[in-house]
Amino acid sequence: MIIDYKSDVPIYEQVCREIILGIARGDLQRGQALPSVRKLAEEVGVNLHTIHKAYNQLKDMGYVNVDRRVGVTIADQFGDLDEKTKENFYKDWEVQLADVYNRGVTKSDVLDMIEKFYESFEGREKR
Amino acid sequence: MIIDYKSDVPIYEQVCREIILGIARGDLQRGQALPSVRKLAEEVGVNLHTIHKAYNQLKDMGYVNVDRRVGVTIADQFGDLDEKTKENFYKDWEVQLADVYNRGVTKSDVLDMIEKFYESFEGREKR
Amino acid sequence: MIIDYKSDVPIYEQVCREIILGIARGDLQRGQALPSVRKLAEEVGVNLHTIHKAYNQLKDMGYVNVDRRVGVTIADQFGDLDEKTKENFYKDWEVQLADVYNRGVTKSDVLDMIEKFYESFEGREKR
Amino acid sequence: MIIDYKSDVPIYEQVCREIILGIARGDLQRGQALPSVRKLAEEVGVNLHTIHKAYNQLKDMGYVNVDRRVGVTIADQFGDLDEKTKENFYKDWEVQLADVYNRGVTKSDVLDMIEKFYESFEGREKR
DNA sequence: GTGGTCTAGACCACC
DNA sequence: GTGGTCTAGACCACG
Repeated sequence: MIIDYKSDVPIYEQVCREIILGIARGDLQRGQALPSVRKLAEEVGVNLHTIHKAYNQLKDMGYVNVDRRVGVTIADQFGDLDEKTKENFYKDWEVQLADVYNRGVTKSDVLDMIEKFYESFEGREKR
Repeated sequence: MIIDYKSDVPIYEQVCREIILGIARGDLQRGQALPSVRKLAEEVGVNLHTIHKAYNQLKDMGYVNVDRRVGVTIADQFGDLDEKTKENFYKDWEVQLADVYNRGVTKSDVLDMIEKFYESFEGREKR
Repeated sequence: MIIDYKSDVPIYEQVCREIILGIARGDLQRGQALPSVRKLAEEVGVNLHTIHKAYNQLKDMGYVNVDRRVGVTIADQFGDLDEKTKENFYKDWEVQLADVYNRGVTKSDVLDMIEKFYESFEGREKR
Repeated sequence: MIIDYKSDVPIYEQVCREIILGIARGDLQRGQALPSVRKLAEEVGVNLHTIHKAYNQLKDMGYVNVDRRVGVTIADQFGDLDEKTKENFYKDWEVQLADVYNRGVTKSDVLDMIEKFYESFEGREKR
């Protein structure tokens, strides 16, 4: 797990992102156990609470289950995005696309990138 | 200008975004003067410092020129995104795409959205 | 017996609840023997201690008798709720009612639900 | 605000409950400002983080807005309970009702209590 | 062993 | 001033 400690993105948020990416890429499988809070905290070199917060956020997003017996595991199923959340995503992307558009990034650049990322996601067991 | 005060996105950042969107959509033209810090602050209902910070960030991004005599104006030319910044955008998008992919958004959903936004950007004077 | 391992409600507590529900519904009769700690632990797939704790709590609540010779049996009589415990229940419900009230659940919704549950409890031998 | 420090209910949870009750009773009005995290922490005599967690949970429930400019305020509108959450409430109540039913609380006792609480909630401006 | 809560104290960004 | 993040270290409940 790669963490940029001098980023303005909170560490717990970066941890979440890495796990979400790992899931999309198939590196992390449904039902798979994640390291314990303390283990990952040590591995990443941060405080226990920071990982705790990350796991908690992933729980709220429906990505992981927390079971006192076995720790934290990737959920078997995630549940589709509700419309409101999807709209929020799109709204954010609109601004970001506007920004890169203004500064010379063509539509085909963007489409190529989407294509590339979705390819790296496909090819694992479907939801 | 629409500001969401209960958003966790800083207000100055929201101001920037609105202006960037306005430029992409053609609502704001190159060379056009923006409201003075004071005026915009009053209009939006926020502190002077907040607008000042927004304008400053836009200057750093190359979007506006600040001239003490004529105030803040949209730049005539923006300068293409450097590779490093572009990579940062792509990296962010990768995580966000991973997230929506995990939660059931198909590639065609995303492509349609990109298409729609780029259409709303085209059809104004080119850079 | 249905246990939700990813719930934040302790497993022993869930076991208690299932048994209490079974009694109210008449599925479990007064004097009836419950499975041994060992058997139930195996059936539910949890640690011996967990079932032991559940049975112990039920004993403290007056729901079961524990006799080393004959195992655990449902008590013949439960004894009414003392005022203090009843007040605690009411206090909890007040908050929960406040919550659903705030979020649009009408009184008649609640009354219908109470009605329905009490119906599912009636129709068995009285205490 | 009354907090029971020796309760097994977490302090942050108790804080949430008090505020939810206050809203239902009309003691706290929509749009009203709540004490700052630090202020309330001092008032209640707990750590700043404990209150922070309480406010955060209320934010997730849609009860409050967090605005960096003015602190934390009661939301203007709460949004109705979704069906899934409502079912969870009912499921909990079923067990609790079973418990009090087993131990001699009659349906009319319960209905009276519901009636009494809903009366204490009504009589303020409607949602 | 696991996660959950709480404390104490620090620093930061935003306004 | 506000909330947000992070650290360090403690204690608890559950299994």
